[in-house]
Amino acid sequence: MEEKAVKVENPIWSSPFLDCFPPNNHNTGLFNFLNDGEKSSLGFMELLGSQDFCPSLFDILEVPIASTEAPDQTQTFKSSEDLKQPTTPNSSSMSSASSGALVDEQITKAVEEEGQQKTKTLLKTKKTSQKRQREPRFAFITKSEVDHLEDGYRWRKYGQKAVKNSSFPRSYYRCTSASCIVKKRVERSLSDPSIVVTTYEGQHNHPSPVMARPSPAGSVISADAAAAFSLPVQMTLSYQPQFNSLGPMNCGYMNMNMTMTSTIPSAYLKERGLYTPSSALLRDHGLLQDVVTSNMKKEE
DNA sequence: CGTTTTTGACCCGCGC
DNA sequence: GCGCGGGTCAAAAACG
Repeated sequence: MEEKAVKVENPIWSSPFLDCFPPNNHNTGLFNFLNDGEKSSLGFMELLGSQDFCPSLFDILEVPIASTEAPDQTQTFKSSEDLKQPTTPNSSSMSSASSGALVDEQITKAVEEEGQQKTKTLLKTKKTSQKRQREPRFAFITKSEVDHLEDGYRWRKYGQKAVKNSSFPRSYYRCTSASCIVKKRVERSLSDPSIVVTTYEGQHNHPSPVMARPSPAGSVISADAAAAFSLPVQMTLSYQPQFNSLGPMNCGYMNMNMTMTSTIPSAYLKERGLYTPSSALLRDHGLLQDVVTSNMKKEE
């Protein structure tokens, strides 16, 4: 594989596109939040597969898109105004060319386009939904120079296809763990090639190989990492975490080239059981930076 | 030598 | 039935 420096600019973890849009939201790139795991058999974190011993930064960062199998899971739709909350207000390494409203506009545009495509697909699949059972899928939009982002799991590429009307191919990956059927698709946005759209399908049935190494602080690192990404609290309070299953990206961390600055209130982390005095120590000692940079080194 | 990537072939569903 | 597009398979190549 070609080795190149990993540089992820302005990660937009708060901006997944919807795998399907309900007919009444005008496809304006609205987020749906699975904030009620009781109504569906699979709650948000179950679908994503978080795990008690190792909450991932995605516990906080990721937002699910509606499952193609269960669009009814959509509980809440945020207005586009909500999308305009700054995702990384303190990030000093944010892409200078595309920050603030511009990024929001790009995201919304990408979400719109993706959503419209998905809607078409959904309409088709609804007709024949009885035939093919699909795993719940989640998509994440990331502004990144690299296609395949490190998420803590090991993936094996099993296919690549040219995307219609796009000069960028779509790559298909499978989790390398035996008996794990999780797949992911990686493609670049039509509207903005600098945006990578990663779609996860299925649930991991094993812990992350990356974070599995014994480390008393391991479960804190990713929590702190999440805090470090300066998430708007609004984006993080709308669902109930369920640390009881495995998932696509739990225990993972991303190789982001960004400033580690936390704006997550410690009270919130406490509430989620993520904040411990040691986490504060970790932050103070820059351990997170070590984790991230070590991973980045691996990629270099 | 085991693992991963590449890539053309193949399968399937859908629209015409 | 045919063509198209999405997704997967699998053999060969590349890699560590």
